[in-house]
Amino acid sequence: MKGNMKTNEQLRRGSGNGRSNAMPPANNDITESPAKKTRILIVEDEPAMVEGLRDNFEYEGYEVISAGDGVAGLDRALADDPDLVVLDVMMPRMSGLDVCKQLKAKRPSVPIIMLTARGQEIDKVVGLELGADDYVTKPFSIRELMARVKAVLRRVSPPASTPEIYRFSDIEVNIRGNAVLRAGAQVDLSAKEFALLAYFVSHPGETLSRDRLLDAVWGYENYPNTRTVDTHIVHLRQKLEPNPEEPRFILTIHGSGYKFVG
Amino acid sequence: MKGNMKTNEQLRRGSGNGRSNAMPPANNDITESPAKKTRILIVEDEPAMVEGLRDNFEYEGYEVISAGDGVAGLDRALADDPDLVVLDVMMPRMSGLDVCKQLKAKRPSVPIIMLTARGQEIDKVVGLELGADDYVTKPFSIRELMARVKAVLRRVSPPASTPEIYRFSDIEVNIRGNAVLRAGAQVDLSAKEFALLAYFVSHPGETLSRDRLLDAVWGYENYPNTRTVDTHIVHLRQKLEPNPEEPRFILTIHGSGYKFVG
DNA sequence: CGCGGCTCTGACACTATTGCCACAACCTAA
DNA sequence: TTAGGTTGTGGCAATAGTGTCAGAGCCGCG
Repeated sequence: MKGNMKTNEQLRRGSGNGRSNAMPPANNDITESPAKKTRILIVEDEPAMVEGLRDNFEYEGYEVISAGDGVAGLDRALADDPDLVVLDVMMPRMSGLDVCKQLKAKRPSVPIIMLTARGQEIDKVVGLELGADDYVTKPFSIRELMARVKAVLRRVSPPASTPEIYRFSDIEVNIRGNAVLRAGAQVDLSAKEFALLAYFVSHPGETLSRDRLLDAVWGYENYPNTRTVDTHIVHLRQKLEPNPEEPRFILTIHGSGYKFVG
Repeated sequence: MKGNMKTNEQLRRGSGNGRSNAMPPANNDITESPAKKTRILIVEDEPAMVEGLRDNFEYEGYEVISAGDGVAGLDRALADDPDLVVLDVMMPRMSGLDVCKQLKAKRPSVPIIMLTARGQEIDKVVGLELGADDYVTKPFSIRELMARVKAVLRRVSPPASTPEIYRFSDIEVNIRGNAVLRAGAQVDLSAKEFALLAYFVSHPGETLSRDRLLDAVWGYENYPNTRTVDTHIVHLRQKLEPNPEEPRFILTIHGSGYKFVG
């Protein structure tokens, strides 16, 4: 049966336009440093299903790789280091359950979402015992799967180890609250400015090349011109430096990049 | 995002493989350490299911007792005084419905969550009419069950850790009472609006992405368009903000989401 | 049934943000 | 000191993200 997705979901994309809810590519988490595209591995033997999922995930800004059976899936998972695996339970060569078990044994940290057919109740529990992070029963709605994927990724990524608030001089950067105070007063930063600042303050004293900043803050997909970095640096300095002409926090390292000093 | 995904979850589980079914972090309530473990009674005839549930509940720190049929379940419930009962509907010797009815007659205060097979919609209603506090349809997600268990327990027991009432400006949000007062006057909010507001006020100062709000307030099953969030935000602002065009409580964080500030 | 509220959705207009460019100012190494 | 690469900046056009609204389903209630 190879679970069919609900039809209305299909429509959403077929119609070309319909970008009504195109969120920024899934990797909009400011907290994490490398804004590299999130890679999803789909292990599923039904090509139509793979294609459907691929379309949807790519539409949401994920990178997708796939494998058509359990053995291949396991190999792929070990070789290509995906950020999350969507794993069908029923597959040729090796059951999703076994793949899950073996994969979790070797890569305990990779999140796995299982696709199970209805009626496989026990499999579900077992699936979770085996280390899967969540599962969805076929036929499922793409939205539900997407929601669970996002939730799992969100749950997995912020390791809570990153300090909540950074302080230097009279400035306070609140990562979770997306807020910056300067001398107690709220400073308005745009999303990019904030992300850039967050990256700086979490790498104090380190000289960061423009390329590295682009990797970390902009991500690999849309890779703007390095001059863009400068522009944003300017804005940050204007908003944060006591004297923007003579920066004290975000220093220029001529020929190398920028360095933040607390 | 991949270097740091070694979560404490993985480390925490001592035994066996990594079972990453820890609850979503949404659950950031300050969990008080109970002197006595919360005791869950599972009444279910399928041993594999019992074991799956037992593992998961124990992993979450609950004490688990079980019974394999309705009669035994009722006895057990009366004898061992559990804090919550998870009750399958379909069982030998005595149906879960009867167990529920009889148990509620004798111990009105013990919370019961029913497990029903899909398609037993009627049973659901009946189950609730019979006095059950909640139900989950099989096949269900462990996580969903866990969430409901926690919700029911929270609802039933003195909440202590989570404030019951939040106040800001001239507004008062009574979580349990499902009521909002503004300048002393009752404000009518729809269910979704209230749930959204409740989530906001319990996460003050934190920037919440639309996805996160959807997870928390809408859940995974029906995952609407992100624009839906905006619509509800609008309604909330209209009902709560002194000047909805210039929000003071529910702020827009352009590119990131919304933030509630008390 | 029909009504009225609640949700969800897809337009649409509007605003904030971003990326990029040109040019000036600046550095550094011969 | 000078030439040649680097960086700072202001402004503009293109985009992405939001606010808003009207209308379609749904559902419960007479």
